[in-house]
Amino acid sequence: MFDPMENLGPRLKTIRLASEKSLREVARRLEVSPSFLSQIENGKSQPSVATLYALARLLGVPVDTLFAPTFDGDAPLTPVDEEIINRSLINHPTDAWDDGGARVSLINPQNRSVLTMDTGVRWERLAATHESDINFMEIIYEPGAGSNANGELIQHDGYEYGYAIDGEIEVTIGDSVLNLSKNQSIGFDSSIPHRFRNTGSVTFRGIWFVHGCHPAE
Amino acid sequence: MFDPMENLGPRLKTIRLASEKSLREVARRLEVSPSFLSQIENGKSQPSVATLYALARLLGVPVDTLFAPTFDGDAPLTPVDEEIINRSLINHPTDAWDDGGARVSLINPQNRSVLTMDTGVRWERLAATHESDINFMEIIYEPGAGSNANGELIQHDGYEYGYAIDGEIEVTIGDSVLNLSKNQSIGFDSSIPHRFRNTGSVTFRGIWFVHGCHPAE
DNA sequence: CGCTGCTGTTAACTAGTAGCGAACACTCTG
DNA sequence: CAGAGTGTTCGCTACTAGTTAACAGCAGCG
Repeated sequence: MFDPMENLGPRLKTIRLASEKSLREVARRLEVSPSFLSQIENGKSQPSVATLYALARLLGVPVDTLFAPTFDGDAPLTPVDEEIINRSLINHPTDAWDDGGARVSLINPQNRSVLTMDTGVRWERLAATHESDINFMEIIYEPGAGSNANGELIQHDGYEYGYAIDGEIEVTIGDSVLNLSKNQSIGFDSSIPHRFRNTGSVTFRGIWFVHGCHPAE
Repeated sequence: MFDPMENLGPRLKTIRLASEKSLREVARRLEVSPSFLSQIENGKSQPSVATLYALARLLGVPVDTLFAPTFDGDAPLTPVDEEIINRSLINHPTDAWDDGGARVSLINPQNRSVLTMDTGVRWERLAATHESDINFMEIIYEPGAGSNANGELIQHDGYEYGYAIDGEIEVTIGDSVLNLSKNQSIGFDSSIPHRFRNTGSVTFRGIWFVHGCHPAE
């Protein structure tokens, strides 16, 4: 039997820290004393349902996230919509609004589905969506990493959009080689052969949006 | 302000009845007295977090379901206000920019098309695209700014995705109010009435993606 | 150096409530 | 009629959710 309470505190703490809020700030907006919040986070006390709900709301996570049984230390969390119990039991109208149900999804950095390649490239999904031809993600290229190990260009259906949050990346599209650096953005037709490579010395992070790429591979 | 507790009891009851379990049976498996369960269902008492979790587990619903704001007894999803529905698609960026026609576009921050509203909101287009139903932009909300001066909700076709680069913004979608803060991301069906408001004290910046919003009906 | 203001943590306390058992009213079956 | 099911209410208590106050640590500032 697994105890839903034992991880609740630490998890709340991780989430709060990830959103860069101070304990006192959260406590104030929650109208709860900072000390009590600390006790909750350290498992020395437990919140009431109302408080827990307000807390989840404030941190922007669905309540279920806080209970998810698969959580070990700092490992990435399995995303909400993939771990939920058999919800098919009931189909309430409310299901449409459920965070897992894909009409609305708000995702915390530590709750993202992550795809890690051995080439120093990571994709983290930024929204659960039921639109199959949409991919909204944060992409991370370590220095030296490239979208394709052997440097080939790739092409696929659809259109691609990107915004550089941090670092710089070399973008090859067709015959042109561009440099996408912090705060710059790009959009291009993905049917043009293209490739990315981090030729710099800092990690590149960008928000990426791929649209119309029919998942075949 | 909406009280998550007031509907919790009745909702639990409806769900239990739907799954054709007797109150005593649930109570027994929950290791709780039937009387207490009855009190919970009638709003005369409130469960602890652990009990609530176990209860949700037993009934096979995600905990969030029990809080979902739009639940009106057995009635179908509460329809949106007529007035809101009737409001035409005002103030949405898709209307604002015309097509660049390029197959590839890389844009510098200082070269972006900018749309400034008097309400402290700015949209900066991040890519010229010939896809008419796509808008890729950086949105900036000054403290106090809202997507709509008078605070109305808007809705339109399509899907919307966002990533918070800096600051925090209050997102109202349907009846839920979420907080999108730094590094969090969101995706939702734009046909649900929604609104953004920067209730904090720092400027909010985010990468936004609106897709499938057919301009100018 | 101390002062101010921030961070999170802990101890001692208390008002409130989570949860209990027992008795209740009701319906259906035999 | 008894008996076994349903859900509900009353009165109680053991416990805990949440409080205030004091704590230690860290950064900036004159």
